[in-house]
Amino acid sequence: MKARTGQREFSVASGDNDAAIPPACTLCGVRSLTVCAPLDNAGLTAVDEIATRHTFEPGQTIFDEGEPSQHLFNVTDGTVKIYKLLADGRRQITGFLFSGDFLGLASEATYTYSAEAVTTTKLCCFRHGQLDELLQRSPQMERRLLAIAGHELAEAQEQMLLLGRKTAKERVASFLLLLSRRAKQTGRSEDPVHVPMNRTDIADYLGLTTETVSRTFTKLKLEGLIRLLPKSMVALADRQQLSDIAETS
Amino acid sequence: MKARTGQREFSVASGDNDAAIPPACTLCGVRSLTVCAPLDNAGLTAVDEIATRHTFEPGQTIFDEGEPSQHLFNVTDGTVKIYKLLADGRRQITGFLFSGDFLGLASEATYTYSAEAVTTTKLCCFRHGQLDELLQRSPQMERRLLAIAGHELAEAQEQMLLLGRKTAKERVASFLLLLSRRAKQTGRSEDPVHVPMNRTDIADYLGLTTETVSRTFTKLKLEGLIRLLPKSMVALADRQQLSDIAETS
DNA sequence: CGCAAGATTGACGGAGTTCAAGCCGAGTGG
DNA sequence: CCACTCGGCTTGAACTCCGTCAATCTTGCG
Repeated sequence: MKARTGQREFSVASGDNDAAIPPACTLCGVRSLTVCAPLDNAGLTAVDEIATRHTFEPGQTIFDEGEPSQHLFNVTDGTVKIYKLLADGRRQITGFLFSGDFLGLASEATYTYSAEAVTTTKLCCFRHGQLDELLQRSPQMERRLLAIAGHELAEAQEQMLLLGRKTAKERVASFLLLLSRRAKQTGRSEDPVHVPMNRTDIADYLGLTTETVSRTFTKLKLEGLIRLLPKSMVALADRQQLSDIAETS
Repeated sequence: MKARTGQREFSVASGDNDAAIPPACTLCGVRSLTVCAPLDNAGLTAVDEIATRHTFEPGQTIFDEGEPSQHLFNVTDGTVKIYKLLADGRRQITGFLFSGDFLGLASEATYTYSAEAVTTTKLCCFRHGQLDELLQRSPQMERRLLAIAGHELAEAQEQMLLLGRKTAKERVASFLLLLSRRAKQTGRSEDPVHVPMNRTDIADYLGLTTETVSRTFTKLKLEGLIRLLPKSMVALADRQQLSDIAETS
């Protein structure tokens, strides 16, 4: 169980393995957002030694529900979706992850959900045991992880409210505002907001069908609340009213 | 921020304050299930010194969303519901908590949801700062808390799948099996299972209306899958088929 | 330019909601 | 001991939002 530093043989699904790490964690653009935020130089070096970087292309599976959960991940670029399936194929996307998000927080022996790249995605990958050891030596990092878990729990509850009690229009408005908020957090455009996922993914996230999502977009457009731009961009023409719709009817 | 041991002035909402702690944590019946599980005697003593016990009657508020989150809790007896509201009164119950469950995991300055006693409930209460200090001295306890958070996250995702993609019948079947599983875990009857919450609470947990919940119970009864007994007990007459229904259509 | 995958739109149907009575059972008081 | 009451549960009937099925349109890309 000791961390053998320098060890780099590694394979996660079939992502590209660029074993050469040119600049190391000190240059990581999303560090301030991640679990690594509280680390000093020594800590970063330790992380750097156990981390490997992988790239996943759109649609590529990162892991599947039920698989042994050998790795944990940090999203350093791109968008990831996590989801659960029913036996007959019905799917619920339980979250979209963006730069800086932590992936794999579960503490079960096997993954309890599947993860797949939405856009080209870069991940920083840790073996479970090695990260555990690091956590034992860095209480701040563990504390940070606990805070992240708390945040995710709060977000999950917000999403339950959406799925259980909001109308289609409220769901779509909430979703667009969420995307905008996350874009801002990660330094991307918050107003003409980029919507990297397709209608099917949005539907499976919001507990709707693609048709309803599409109709709702159209309705919001006709009411002048949003504008659908090329390249999957959406302008939030009336942010205030969108907010009003999102929080309640 | 130092923990002043022995300090006991305390008030959480308006629960009874039985300041005299006769037996202390060593006699706590649910300890093995809680965040206190990994503690040795010294740790238990420390917990005992900062914990106060409170009792809440059915319907009594434990805390409200938006309030400063000064306390964290361990449920030692009874059932608690946590929920979020929309401005127009629509409610989503995001979870029911039973003996041994931890309440208040959020790490925000204010509670992000409300909590209310469903049955007569006993809570073990900690001031935020004091528990934090204890956690800093007990890495195992912090680790345990992280594991608990992970479990809750997995449960939340399961519930999102239910809310977003399951039919009314599947939701009710899932709910009964959940209650049964939790009853078993806490040493209560798992087959004629006690359903302590009313139809409105069940509806707000499952994203349905009371009428639909009632109709679905009736349907399951007519199909011979359950029997509705007096005193809010439900017999799971055909557990296998209930399971089949719960996991998918 | 032409194709294929995704997005939109339309028509229709159904699962679940809404509104409105009844029913049942536990607590209360005569 | 029993009628009364009140809240919660059940049942019925009509409606509605969203899902389903199917056709058309748009867009990105070779």
